[in-house]
Amino acid sequence: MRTHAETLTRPAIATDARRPYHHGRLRDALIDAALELIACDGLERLTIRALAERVGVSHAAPQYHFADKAALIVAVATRGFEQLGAALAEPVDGVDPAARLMAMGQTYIEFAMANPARYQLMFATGIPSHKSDDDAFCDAAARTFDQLADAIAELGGHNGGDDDETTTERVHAAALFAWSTVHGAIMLQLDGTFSSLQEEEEGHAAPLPPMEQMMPALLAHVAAGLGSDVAGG
Amino acid sequence: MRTHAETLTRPAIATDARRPYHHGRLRDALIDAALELIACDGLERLTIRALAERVGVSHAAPQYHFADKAALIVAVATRGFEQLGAALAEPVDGVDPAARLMAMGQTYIEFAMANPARYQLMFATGIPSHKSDDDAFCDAAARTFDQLADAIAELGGHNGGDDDETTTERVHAAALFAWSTVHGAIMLQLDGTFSSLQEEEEGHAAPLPPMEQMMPALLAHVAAGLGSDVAGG
DNA sequence: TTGGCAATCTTGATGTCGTCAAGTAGCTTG
DNA sequence: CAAGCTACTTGACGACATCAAGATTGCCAA
Repeated sequence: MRTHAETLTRPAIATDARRPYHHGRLRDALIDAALELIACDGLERLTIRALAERVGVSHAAPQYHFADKAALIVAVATRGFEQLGAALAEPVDGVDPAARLMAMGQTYIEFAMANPARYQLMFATGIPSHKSDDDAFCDAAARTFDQLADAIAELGGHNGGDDDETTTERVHAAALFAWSTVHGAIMLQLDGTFSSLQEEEEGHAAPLPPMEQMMPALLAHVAAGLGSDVAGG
Repeated sequence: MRTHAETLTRPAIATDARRPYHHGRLRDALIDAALELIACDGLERLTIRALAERVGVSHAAPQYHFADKAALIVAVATRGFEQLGAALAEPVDGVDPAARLMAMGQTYIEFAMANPARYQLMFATGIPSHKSDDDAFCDAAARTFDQLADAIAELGGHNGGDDDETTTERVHAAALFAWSTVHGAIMLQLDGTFSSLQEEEEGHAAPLPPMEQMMPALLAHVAAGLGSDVAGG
């Protein structure tokens, strides 16, 4: 392999004339640039041309690596799911399965709130078929879901063998429930709907507190919703 | 008021030369056209120019009624929330509060599945400030939330007076929980994430069933999550 | 009735965007 | 060293949102 250990970041070369004709790792560089760009300027500023300029290539260069903008978005979303999966996999040893699951929920929420544009991109609508047709994306999404399902399966006791079909179905349903609740609350926050509820009429007794303050109660409800089915069997 | 009862639909005049210079109700017509258009062609085809052509005005006419595209989207979303609120308000007499709440959930899900593009538009990201700055949108969204909160408050028994601050907060938290869960599941379905999970590796025991089949279990989890806090007080 | 004004709509232009087509540069293989 | 393929560039096109300036009409005061 060629020795360009510091080329991996391509620090200041960018528009420089010494820039080589062939980039070398343009595909990855575009994904990196997309993550940086949306973190700074938001999702609506994500433009193929802006990415090309940021990486230091012509506006049409990305076309060779991504069929269209939707494909690029799916690739960036895949990277996002991989990062999310890594965050969720961080060890939380020494706690019982229920606390482990709540910690996962906290980590998930923190990931979304720390990277709102990235989260929105991962769950962007308008390209559903592009997602389910992309193997890498399906793998990354499924891995995240499986992490959640595994954590929930642990709640039911670590019975080694009897994860028959019914148990699997119940775990999947419970995981979908937990994911949907947290995801839904995050989306209501990110899309502005929740903020709209806080602008209530003045006559109202208690306006809604910020989402952060409601998250503990939300997770408590999730725990209650899981308890009857998963823990009890 | 001027007598143009059949002008309300503007049936076939559209591009006709006899079309009057002043439309008369262009703003409402644009919103109607937007709802029709996205129902047919999806959200990505929603274009100011397409709306103008459909209504039979020039491409710049909508600018007088909507400052920009985001304002138009918020107006259409407001109409969507009003329709959703009307659907949720349909009487389900003769049933207990719990069944009433489950019926509301069913109605909500059916609304989203029957009008996916409309639902996506109502919860579109990328314009959060436009939403919370728009009074009509805030009203419509708050009304929907209040319908849900009222139905949940009924679960706690129809105690007339003791809805103190703590009770209100609990009801709000419970309503956010219920809404988040259903909304999250719908969004996972609409954005293609859920479909991606169904393309699991072959070695897996039970692939995920379609979302429709999982909805009853989801609502059951919601009911369980509500029970401990709301019913018990 | 009539002049004028403001609300409403049209035409034309601008800049940005995604995408396509054709050409070019530089590895890489023979 | 030549041929060919991959990766990139240049230039162009159509669609889009938005702006600017002009045209049309309803309405109200005189």
